Parts: sequence; structure tokens; C-alpha cells
Amino acid sequence: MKELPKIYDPKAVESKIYDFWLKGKYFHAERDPEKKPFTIVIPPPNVTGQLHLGHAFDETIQDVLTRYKRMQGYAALWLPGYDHAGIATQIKVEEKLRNEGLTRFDLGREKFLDEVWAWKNKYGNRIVEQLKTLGSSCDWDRQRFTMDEGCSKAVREVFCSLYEKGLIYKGKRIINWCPKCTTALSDAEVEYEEKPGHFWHIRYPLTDGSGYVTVATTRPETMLGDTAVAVNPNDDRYTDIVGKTCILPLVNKEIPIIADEYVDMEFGTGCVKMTPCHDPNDFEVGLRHDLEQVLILDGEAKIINGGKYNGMDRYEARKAIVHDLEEQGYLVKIEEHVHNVGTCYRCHSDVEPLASDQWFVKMGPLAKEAIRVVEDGTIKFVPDRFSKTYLNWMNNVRDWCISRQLWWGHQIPAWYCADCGHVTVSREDAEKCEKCGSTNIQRDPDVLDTWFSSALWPFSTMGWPEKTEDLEYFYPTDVLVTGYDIIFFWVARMIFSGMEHMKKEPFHTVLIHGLIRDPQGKKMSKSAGNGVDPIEMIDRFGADALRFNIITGNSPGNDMRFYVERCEAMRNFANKIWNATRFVMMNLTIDKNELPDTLELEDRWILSKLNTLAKEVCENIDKFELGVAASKIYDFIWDSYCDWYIELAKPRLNSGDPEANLRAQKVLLYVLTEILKLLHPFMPYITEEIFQALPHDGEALIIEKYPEFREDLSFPKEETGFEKIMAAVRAVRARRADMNVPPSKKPHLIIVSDSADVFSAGKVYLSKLAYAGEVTITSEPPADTNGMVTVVTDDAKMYMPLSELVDLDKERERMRKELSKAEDELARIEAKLSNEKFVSRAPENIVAAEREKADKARALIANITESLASLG
RNA sequence: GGACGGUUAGCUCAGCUGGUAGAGCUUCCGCUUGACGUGCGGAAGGUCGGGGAUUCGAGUUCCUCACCGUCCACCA
Repeated sequence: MKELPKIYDPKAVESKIYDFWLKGKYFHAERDPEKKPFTIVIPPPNVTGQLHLGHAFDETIQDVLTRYKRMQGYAALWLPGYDHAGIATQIKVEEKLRNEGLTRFDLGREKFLDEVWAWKNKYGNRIVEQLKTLGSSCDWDRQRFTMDEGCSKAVREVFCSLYEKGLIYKGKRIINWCPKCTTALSDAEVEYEEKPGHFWHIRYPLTDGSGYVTVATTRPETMLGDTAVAVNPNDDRYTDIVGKTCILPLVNKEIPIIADEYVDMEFGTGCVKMTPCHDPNDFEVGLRHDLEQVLILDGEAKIINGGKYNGMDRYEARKAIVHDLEEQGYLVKIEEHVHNVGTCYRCHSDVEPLASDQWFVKMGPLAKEAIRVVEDGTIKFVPDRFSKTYLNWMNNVRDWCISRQLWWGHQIPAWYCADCGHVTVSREDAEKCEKCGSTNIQRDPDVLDTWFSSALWPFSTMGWPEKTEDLEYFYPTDVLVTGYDIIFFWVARMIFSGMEHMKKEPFHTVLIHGLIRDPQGKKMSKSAGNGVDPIEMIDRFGADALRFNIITGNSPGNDMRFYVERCEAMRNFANKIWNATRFVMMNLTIDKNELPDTLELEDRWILSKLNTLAKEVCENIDKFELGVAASKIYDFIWDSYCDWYIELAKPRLNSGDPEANLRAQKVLLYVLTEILKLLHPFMPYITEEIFQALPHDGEALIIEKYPEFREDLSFPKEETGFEKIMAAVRAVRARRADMNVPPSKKPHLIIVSDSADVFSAGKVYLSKLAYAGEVTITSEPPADTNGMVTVVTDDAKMYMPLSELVDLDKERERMRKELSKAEDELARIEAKLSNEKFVSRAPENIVAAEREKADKARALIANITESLASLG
């Protein structure tokens, strides 16, 4: 048998094993009518991005599920792919250009796009490779990109079909504008941050000189775009000035005073300046009152239409305007004011609300089905609470602004006719106006929101709009795994897109996980410099250790803190398995994995426990409790298999009895192999490596059958029987440790018990594990217990002659302590049992269990009392 | 303003359908026990945030309060 190194070295194994899987095409999912499909589409990472812990988290969960289902015999497809990430990628390339002293406008659209594609080709493979090092079993043959030909076709089809249905329209609305990215954003792309600011109270004189109105604002520069002042129609204070006009200071423009229900009489002065182009509410009021619209900011948030302030940056203008207002006596007061400022989710610049002509998706009709499928349980969120988050958003969803003033992305398929003004929206590139036939047409320069294409991901990746066999077989997908931070961006939009275009939900389960945070609980970010590089973790501890760390440290939907020490602990776990294997292999003479005909007590014990484990693991994975499943495997391997079963096997292996030796080998190998199967989805590399080194039938662990509960390997009686021996061993060990008896000292062990048969069967193990010399099982305590240490469990009294070590006083004290502990326990149980109501109302089995506990406590007390008496 | 999550051993977290608590790391004691010191054996450590209710019985259900956190909405 080949010799394994003493310490497991993931580096020597992982890439080799990954290549082995690739060569075997195990990741490739074939449509197979004999099998049930199981499908996951990857949340496409940014094509030029780098793997961070968030990805590692997300991908590990998906890989565990995929490998599990694959081993269960499903045609398991994990479909990989990447997102073009419009803004993020364009920003990066523009940054690179800026370092060369260029802007995208210097290059022009076409050349700039060449640059981005070059960038994509340069960095696009990095994240693919990183995903592979993690062990991801994606079907790389089906790799997709949101801007590849097929996905682009899907985008085009969806845009046109929604346009034809009247669900996409172009219109002038207040949108969120990022002056740094110089594009419109959707509502979802705005992040609100609480920032300290001011409330400036400004006086607008009435034109007739009869007084003035005072308005308050947090953005004084917007006054340049004021076209009215509004009051509430029911506000008695202002009834006489409604219909009058006032003079807009600094601008010296006459603007009307209007009445509108929108104004809250209780708030501030009850007078509100109306800036229709820079506030959504004012925009609505403006439409109702036919107010003039004055746009005062350009794309970079510099002042336009603002007289002497033109060309100033918005913050510069704010300062200047406040200064001028104060100087000219219009500034009444300044209050400190903390308010929420919208910022761009990409660059975190303050977003400006401004009126702009943009394309929108009409959400009302689409939301209806999207709400229904979650309400009626067609789509389930795990944990369930996120369905509430989702529904709340979907119920209040506003139209989705989908046009972006970028170049990198899917260009909007709309052509404007210079002659008749008609807009031609078309699946094929238009040559002429569909209405007047003019060739004097120009394509809309804008591109679509990145999320517009990711919304189609579950079906665009399978060939839609063509009717493909893949779609037929693999759609709808099964589980969508993602973080709660992109429920609105992505999950919501996939759901309504799936319902609208496929008439079928895109997945039945949405498994939501939390964020990985740093040890202080802070969000990891590049700017904070507190990020941990998963690749470095893989390098230091192995991918299996990283994966196991992530999976076990977490429960569904909750954030987790990342500790490098935990990776270390999991590496140790991998090493533990490695060495258990080393032990098994160095004792192996068989070349076939099969259970022996006869099973000893301890064999039945471990097999029965293994059987229960398989059941529990499957149950927990099925309900997406991956962390629970993984820890159960961990405990079984470390405690049951390594610390107990291997130790138990040693006497048989060394017994000199070839039959006994053989049986032990067989069970050792069998259980180890089952462990590898159970663990494989979580720790794929080391398990496959070991599987290959052990005698095995199948060609690869990755396609072995996942263990499940087997009635014929369930031995509950032997399990409890063996626990008695374990309890005895533990008790002896504890006592010896307490007395500082070294393992080399092996006294005679006399066991007095009613369960003599069990102890007799375990005699050899007692001597080995409890460091005993001779072991005697008897029904009568020794006549002379003088100088003997007594150890007591529920089922046994044990005596060890260790006279030279026995301090009688200490012994007595200890026994009294144990006695009083046992008596307290019994008192508690008896109190419970003497409670009429408990006995009458508690379920029978619970009462019986309590009675049994009481019996045990009584036995223990009797044992201790007896032993105490024998001490004299 | 609304919704949600958290509050359990020194630290980080488990604890599913109610029957007086577990793990990892840390700490302490001991061990060349021929797989593993990335190890073995043992020990210490918790009035499960406060208060109330339901129940024979509540980290576990309900109400309430406090603190921490997240999301959504947003009155200029």
C-alpha cells in the first residue's frame, strides 16, 4: 500500500484533482430523460472582477448543493457565467484611460468599446480561474456572458416585446443622476447615507411689496430652478397670498404662489419652494400647475441656467449662493439638520434628482404575477422572512429606469427619425424610419441597465428566445443562491421576467445568505482595507478548509464574521481525516470494500451511528441547513470515528487473530469510505484524493452514490449498549487524570455491573482505552476494597487498586461531592414526578423518561453510597 | 416613520417542531498512548439582555422594554 505523507498538503492535491474531474467531464450535465434535472444558475460575477469572500460564500453553497444532488443521481447542472457590469467595468477602463491622459470622448464610442473588450479579454479569465481553485463544479462547457451573442439577442427580444406591449416607454421623469458616473440610475441603485447638513431658511419677497414668504431648504442651490412657491390650500395663514407672486432672490424672477395639497402645514413654515426639475414631488406639483421647468445642473452637476453661478460646481454654488443670500439679507436662519443623502452605489457620490428623458419599464402589470408566485408559495424564500422583504418592495415598486448614459452595455434598439420624429424600436438594426421611411435616423446612444440582462439570466443562458432542449429540460431552475443585498436588484427582476417571458417561475427556492464581515463585524471593503483574499486563504489552508469554514460558521440568512483561525481549525480537520486514512491504509491488506459477515458490538455501534448521520445530513441539506449538516459530519469523523472507533479497532488489528483483524479492516474501510461520500460536497478535494487512494469500485467519488439511511444497518440496542462502555471509559479516564496517573500505569480494573454481558463484550477495549491491566467483570464487589479507587457510573461500579496513589480523605471528599450532586439531581426529578399536574398532563414518554432518569440517579446514589461505605 | 435581524461560556457562533444548554478558538492540568502535537486525555467557564404572560414545564411560544445592527420610506 502506498505511503501517504504525514501532513496533508492541499497544494499537492487540489489542482491535480480538479484536472482529474475536468478530464472525466463530471461537471458536464447531460440532458437525460432517465434522470431528474437539478439546476442552479450562478449569480454572474463581474467579468473583470476578482473573487472575494462574498463570492466564495455564494459559490461554496452552490457547489455543495450541486455536488450533493449529482451524487444523488440528478442531472445536476450548475451553469456558470459572467456579467458585463456596465458601470463598474466602464469606470475601470475610463480610469485606465485617464492615467494615459485620455477620456472616452477622445477615443469615440467605437474605439472606446474596443478598449473595454480588450480589458474584458485581459481580466475576464481571472475570476474563472479563481472559481476553479475553490473547487466549483460548474459545467464550464455552458459558460455564458451577459453580452455574448445569445444573451444579447435575449435582451433585444425582451426590450422589443415589452415595448410592443406598452411595458417599456420613454418619458421625462425625475431620475437619480450620478454626476461622477454621468448617468441615470434606478431607484435600487441609490444608497441612502445619513449625513449632517443644514436647513437654510430663505425669505422670498412678495412682488407687491406687502411682505414675504419664508421657505426652507437643504439644497439652497436648487433655488436657481425655483418656478413657484407652494402652500396648502387649507392653510389660513396664506389664503390671501395664493395667486400672488414673489420675487426669487438672486435670480430676480417673478414666480407664482400656488396652493397644493402636497404641502404639509405642520412642517417648517408651511411654504415650500418648488423646483420641478430637481425634486420628484415638486415635479408632480409642477405638472399639476403647469409650472415652468428650469434645469439648473448639467451632467457633471455644474450650474447651468443660473446666471452668474453658471459653471460652478454644485457645492461651490451652494456656498456662493448662501453667501450672497446672507449678504443681501434674504437668509433668515440656518439650522443644523441631519438628513439622508442619496449616493451612487458604485462610486458613492451624492446623487442628484433631476428631470430627464429616460426609458422605463412599467412595473405595475409585471409586479402582479411576481407578487402572486411568492404569495402562493410557488417560489419560496429561505429563510422565509425574506419573502416579506421582497413582497414589501414589489408591492411598492416604481417604474424601473433602465437607460444608462454609458457606452459599455446593450445599446438600446431605438432609432429616432430626424424627419418625422417617430421612434423605431426593432429586433434588427433599423435602416430607415418605420413610419416615414426616412433614412435620416439616429440610434439612441444609451445602453441598458446591467441588471436588465441579468434579469433574463435563468433562461437567456439556456438559449432563449430559441426553444431549446436545454430550456425544456433544465428550466425552471431549482435553487437560486444569493445574498440579501441583491434581492431587489436581481432576484425580484428575475422573477417578474421569468413570469412574463417564460410564463413560468425561474426557480422554486431562493436561498438567501448574509454577508461576510471582518472580525469586528464591519463590512469588508477595498477602501477600508479589511478584506480577506480567499485565494490567499486557499493558498495557506486549502480550498477545503476555506469552504468548510464558511459553511459551518453560518446559519441561513445571517451575516458571519470571518476568522482566519477558523480556517486553521478546518485545515486541522482535513489533516485529521488524512491521518485517519493513513492509519487505515497502513493496516490494510484487503483490496475490496465490503462489510464482514460478522459484526462486533463496536462495529454495530459505529455503523448504526453512521446510518443515523447519513439520515440527518440529508435532512439538513434538504432544508438548506448546510452548516448543521457539516458540523454533524465533523463531529462524527473526529469523535466517533477517530477518537473512538479507530482506537477500538487497534486491539483487533494487533490481536494476532487474522479473522478479527480482517473484520476490523473491513469496517474501518467501509465507514471511512462512507464518510468521504458524506463529506465530499463540503470538502471535495481531500475526499476525492483519499477515495482514489483507497480500494474502491467506482471511478470517482464525485459520482458515487450519496449515502442514505439503511434499515439493515440500524442497531439502536447495540448503540446504547456501547454507550455504557464509553461512559465507563470516560469515568475512569477522568478519575485518573484527576489523580495524575500516567497512561503507562495500568492497574487491575474490577467492574461490578448488572450489564455484565455488555462489559464482557467490551473487555478488551476497556483495558486499552481505560489504561487497565487486567479487567475483571463480576457481579460482586471485591471483599477488600481497601486502597482501591472507586469509579461510578449509572451502570457500573469500578475498582482500581492504586493504593500508593490513594489519598483516602481526598477520595471520601470527592465521593461526597458526587453523592450530593446525584442527590440534587434526584431531588429535582422527584419533585417533578411528585407534581400531580406533571404526571397527569405531560406526555407519557416524557414522564417515563423522567422515571428512568430517577431510577438511574437512585442507582448512582446507591453505587456511591456503597463505595463510600467501603472506604470506611 | 415602517419592517426585519441580533442580544446564549472570555471571544465567535449553533441550539429545528417547548422537557433546565453545545461547538470552535481561548484558559488551566496531564500525556513520546507506534495515524495525527495541525495530536491525545481531562478540567474550568453560562441566573440563555430586563420584566411580564401562557404551560406541569420556556434560550425555545406570546406581550413589553432596553441596547446593537440591517433594510425600506422620507417633509421641502
